[in-house]
Amino acid sequence: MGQEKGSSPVTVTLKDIARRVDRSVTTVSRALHDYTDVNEETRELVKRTAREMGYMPNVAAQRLQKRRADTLGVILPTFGPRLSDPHFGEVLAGVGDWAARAGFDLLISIADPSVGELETYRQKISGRRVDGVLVIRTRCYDRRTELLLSQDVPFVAYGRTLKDADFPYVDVDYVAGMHALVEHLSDLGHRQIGCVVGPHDFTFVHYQIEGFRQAMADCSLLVDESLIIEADLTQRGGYGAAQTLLSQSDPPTAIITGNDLMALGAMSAAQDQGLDVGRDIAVSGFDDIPLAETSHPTLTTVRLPAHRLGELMGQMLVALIQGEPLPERHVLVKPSLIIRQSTSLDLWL
Amino acid sequence: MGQEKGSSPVTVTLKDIARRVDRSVTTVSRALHDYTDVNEETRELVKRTAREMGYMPNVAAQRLQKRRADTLGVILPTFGPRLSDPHFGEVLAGVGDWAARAGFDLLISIADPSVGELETYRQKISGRRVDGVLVIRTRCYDRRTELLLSQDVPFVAYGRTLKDADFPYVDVDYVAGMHALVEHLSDLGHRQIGCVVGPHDFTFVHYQIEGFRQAMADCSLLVDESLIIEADLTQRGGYGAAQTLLSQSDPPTAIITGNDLMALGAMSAAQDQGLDVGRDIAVSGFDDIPLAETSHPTLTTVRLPAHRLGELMGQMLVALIQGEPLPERHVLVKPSLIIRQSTSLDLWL
DNA sequence: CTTGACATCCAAAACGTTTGGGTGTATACT
DNA sequence: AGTATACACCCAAACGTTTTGGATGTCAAG
Repeated sequence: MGQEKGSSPVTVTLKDIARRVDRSVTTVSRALHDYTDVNEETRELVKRTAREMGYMPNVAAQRLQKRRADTLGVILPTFGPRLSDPHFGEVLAGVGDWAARAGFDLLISIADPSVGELETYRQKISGRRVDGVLVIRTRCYDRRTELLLSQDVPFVAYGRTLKDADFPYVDVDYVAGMHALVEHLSDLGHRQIGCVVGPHDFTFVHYQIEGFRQAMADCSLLVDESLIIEADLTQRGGYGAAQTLLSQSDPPTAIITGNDLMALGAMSAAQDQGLDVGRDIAVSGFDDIPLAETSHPTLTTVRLPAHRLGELMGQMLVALIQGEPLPERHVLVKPSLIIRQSTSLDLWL
Repeated sequence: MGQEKGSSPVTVTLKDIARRVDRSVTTVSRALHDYTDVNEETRELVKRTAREMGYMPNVAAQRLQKRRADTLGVILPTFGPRLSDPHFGEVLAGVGDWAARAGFDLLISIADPSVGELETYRQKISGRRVDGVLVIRTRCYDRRTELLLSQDVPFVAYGRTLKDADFPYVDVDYVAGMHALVEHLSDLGHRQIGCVVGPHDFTFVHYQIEGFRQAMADCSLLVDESLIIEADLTQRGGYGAAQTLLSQSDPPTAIITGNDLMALGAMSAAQDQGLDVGRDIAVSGFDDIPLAETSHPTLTTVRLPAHRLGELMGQMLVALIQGEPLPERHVLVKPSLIIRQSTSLDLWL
C-alpha cells in the first residue's frame, strides 16, 4: 500500500525528463552536462526536474556509448596476497579512496592462478569491464605484465619484474629496508642473523634477499645459507620457519622476516621455546601493519606507507586511462625503519 | 612491429563474427547462447570462429540490454568496518569467491557515512551499477536497510537491526557467544569481569552487551557498570580501554572484548602494566582472526566462520537477485568458544 | 534586403547486445 | 493436392545514453 508504484526501483530516464520539460532528449542531456548551447533557464529547469524525479544516469548505457567502464580492476589470486592480509587491505583501501575521488569504481575479482589467472585478465579487459588494472604483487617473471603490455592495456603494478620491460609501477626499496634492518641488528651485536622470506618467485622477495646479502656483506657479516628459509607469507608460515631456525645446532640470535605476519608467527615460535623476544632473540618484520605496534613485545619493522601506495597507484592508473602523462612512471618508495621492542627490549625499559 | 594492429586492445563484436561466417548477428548471438533454433554445424562454426577471433562480449551492451549489472555491491564506510580489519577482509573474500563462482562481479565503494552514505547507495542502485548490495555492519536503527527496503532493492545484511523489519540477513549469535565466554571465565573463578565493546549503535555490540548481562546474571555474577567500556574497534582502542579498566580502584580480573583486535590491544596494555596475561588477568576476544592463534599468549576467543559467512551472504544475494526463493531468510550462526592461553595459561603448561 | 553571427534547440545515428516475431524451405501427414 | 510441422535463419526493435551535424529564429551590420 502507501507507495503507489513501489515495485522494483523506479527508473527515470532522460526521455522521462524530456517529456516533462517538453524538450528533446538531446537538450536534456546537454543541459545536464553543462553544454553552452542550452539556455540558462532551460538548464536550470532540466536540472531541477532531474533532481526532483530522482534521475540517475544508467551507467551501462553511458559506458556503452562512451566505450569506457570508469572502473579500475584488481585481480587477486586465490592464494598469495589476500584480502585478509592487513597490508593489502590497506593498500586496496587507498586505491579505493582515490578511485572514488576520481569517479571510478573498483572491481575486485578473485582468480585462481592455476586455472586461469590470465584468462580472467583477458575477460575483464576485452569485455571492457575495466579501463585498466592493477597488478598486485609482481613475480620475477610475470606473465601478467607481459600480457597487459602486449595488449596495450593501461595498468600499474605494485612491484617490479626482473626483465626490465618498461611499465609503470610503484614499489618499495626493499634493499634499503633490509640494509637498515641488518645495520640495526649488527649495531646491537648480532652476527648470526636468520632470514625468513616469502616464495622466491615474488620480485619483492628477490629484492629482500638481495638486500639482505648486500647488507650482510657491508656489515662484514657472513651469510649462513641454512639460515635463509622460505615460508608462505602467513603467521603460521613464520611460526614454522622460526621453529626450524631455532632448532638448528647453531641457531640465529636474530630473525628478519619478509613481512609482519610472519614476524608475529616467528615471535610466537620463539616465545613458545621459552625465549624472551627482544632480549634472548631479536625478531623484525616488514610492512608495519597496525598489529606491529600492539604486539607483545612491539615489533621492530620497516614501515611501508600502505594507504599512500594504494592512492598513488590509483592516481597513476586513472591518469594513464585518461591519457594524461605520468609525472613519474616509476615510483620507488624509501621505507623507514621503526625500532621497537622486539629487537631491543633493553632500550625501552 | 610484429603485431599488425597492436594499438589498443582489438575489439571483436558479434557483427565481425557474423560477417566472417556469413550469418546474421542474431544467429551468431543465438549460436553462442546455445539456442535450439540454430543448426548444429552453424553453431560449431560460430563458436570456433568466435574463439579464434578472441571474441569477448561487451558487458556494457549486455547489461544495458538485459537490464542487469551482474554485480554485487559492497559499500564500506570510511570508518567502521575497514578493509584492513582481517575479519572483514575474510568475509569479503568469501563474498568474492561466491560471486566469482556465480559469474558476478564485486564492486566495492568507499563512502563517507556523514557526507553521503545513503547517497552512494542510491547512486549505485538506481544507476543500475549493481543488482543488489550487502550491508556490511548493521546499526541498531539502520537507515540503509530502510532505504533499501523502501526501494525494493535486493540486499542481504551482515547483522540484524532492532526494529524488526523483515529483511534477509546473516548474523552471529552474539548472546550465545557471550554466554560461553562468561561461563568459561566464571568456571575459572573470575567474579570481576570487565567488558570492552564497540560503539553501541552497532547492533552486534548491542547483542554482545545484552549477552554479557544475561550471562553474568545466569552465573550469579554482578555487573559493575563502570567495567563496561566503549572503544572503537581497533587495537589502539582496546589498549586505551584496558588501561582505563586496569587503573580503576578495584580492577577486573578478566576482560572480555568485542573483537580480537581490541583484545590484542588489551593484552598489550595489561602486559605493559607488568601483568602476566592468562595468569594475573584473563583476556578474551571475538572473531578468531588468524592472529589470535599466534599472539602471545594465544587468544581465547569466539570463532566466527568469516569466510563461510561471506560465501553465505554472496549465495543469498545472488539467489535473491535471480528471483529464487531463499531456503532461509535469516541465518543465525552459532559461534564456538576457542579456549587458549590468554584466559587459562595454567591449563597449557 | 541580404548576410552573417549567435543563441537555442533537435533528429538521427551510434555504441553492441538480446529477443519477439517473423520468413522461407523441406518433410510429413491428410 | 493441400495443410501442418519442423527447421534454420533473419529483420528490426529495444535498452539509455552521447554526439554529430544540422535546423530554426533573431538581431545587428552591411
